[in-house]
Amino acid sequence: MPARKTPTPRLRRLPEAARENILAAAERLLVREGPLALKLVDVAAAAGVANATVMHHFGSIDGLHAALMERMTGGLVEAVLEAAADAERNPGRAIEVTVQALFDTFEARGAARLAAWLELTGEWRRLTGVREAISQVAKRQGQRMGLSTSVAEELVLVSLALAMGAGLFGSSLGQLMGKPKSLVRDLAANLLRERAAALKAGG
Amino acid sequence: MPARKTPTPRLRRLPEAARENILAAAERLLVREGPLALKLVDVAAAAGVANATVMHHFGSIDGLHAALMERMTGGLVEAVLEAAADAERNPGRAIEVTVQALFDTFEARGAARLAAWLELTGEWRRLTGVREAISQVAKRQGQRMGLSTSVAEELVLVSLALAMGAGLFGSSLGQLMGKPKSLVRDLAANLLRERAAALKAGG
DNA sequence: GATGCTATCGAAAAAAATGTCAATAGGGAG
DNA sequence: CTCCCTATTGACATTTTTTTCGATAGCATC
Repeated sequence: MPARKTPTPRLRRLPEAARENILAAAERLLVREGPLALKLVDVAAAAGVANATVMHHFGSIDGLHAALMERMTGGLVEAVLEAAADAERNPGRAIEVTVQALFDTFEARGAARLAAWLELTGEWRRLTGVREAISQVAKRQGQRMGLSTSVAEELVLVSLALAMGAGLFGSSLGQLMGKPKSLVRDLAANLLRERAAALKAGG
Repeated sequence: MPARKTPTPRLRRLPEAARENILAAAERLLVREGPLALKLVDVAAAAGVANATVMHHFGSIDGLHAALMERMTGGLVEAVLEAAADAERNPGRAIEVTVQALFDTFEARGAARLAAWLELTGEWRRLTGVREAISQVAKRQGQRMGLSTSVAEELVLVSLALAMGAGLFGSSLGQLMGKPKSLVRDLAANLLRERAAALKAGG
């Protein structure tokens, strides 16, 4: 009698849940291991499904990539808008709150890595939502701080660049120099706070 | 009679020149198309040689990657040290010169992209030379500006993070917001100049 | 129960990328 | 001119990664 394989127990999810499960696993992989780890097999393994299942839900590895970018940029925009809203609810410490949230978003969650991936692979097309989010945040913060729209937008832009730089490289830079991982991030946050305070005071 | 292939004319280089040719092509590819474009076949095509030739000179695709990182980080360190030297020869505008050189290095030449690649793929081991370079620059600049070693090092670190962030994302951010490509970079440079000036004045 | 829909799976084909090899040819040394 | 060394190449082999396919199994509905 030929050996019969014991059938694998299957977990059947709703399509949405299945996609979500796979995307979450892919995101963890991307953030932890980098873009080169986004092999179909690895993603499937991390999600605990067969690779054919990934194909079924996303059509191809590129489809998975696209969906992942979408999901992550969506989360990023959401986080930033939320941070801005927080700041408005907390006017006294608005700068603190905003800067803190900005750096959290880009460092702790893999936003900086996502952004780097997008940049390196030239996929900035997907970021139309980001543009609106930036405008919106700049407008609100500008009003709150009594800045002109263009000055506020410039502040936001340079803050983004710094938050991305610190989020992406800060920890490694700190370690490289034998300093605490959080040093660069703290320095960057400080720099931003001072800049914002100076602008508010009337620079 | 079977069709006979006309033999391809061959260009025979010295080993060093051959490696250089291939590495230069690979660097162009990396900067223009991102890390995922660094396929053996594409690199070979870009360099105008057979892929077996690439294998001959670098042993494997990983060998090529390693050599490329080495080459690019070497160039990066060199550029930064040179900039620091420039600044010393030009004490009146030292801050200007240094900031300018820093941003040139990270934006125009693909240093920011290289750094992002290293970060995303977790290859920071290669950067021992970078550590020394940072220390050295911090020391010199600190002396020149009358700062303590640790304050100078912190300034350099946060400058690096900002230069990397601006170099990597600045142009795309600017375009995304419908502003000139150089806006973010200029803003970042300004921020640094002011910070440096404030420290020098006695922060 | 029985039936239909489809998410899931294993296995294997197909495609892509990397690595191997024997033969060729450029170019210097004798 | 002849010999030798090795950079270079085309063609092929191997490995890795993606895609396809038929069969299976949850789950809802009847």
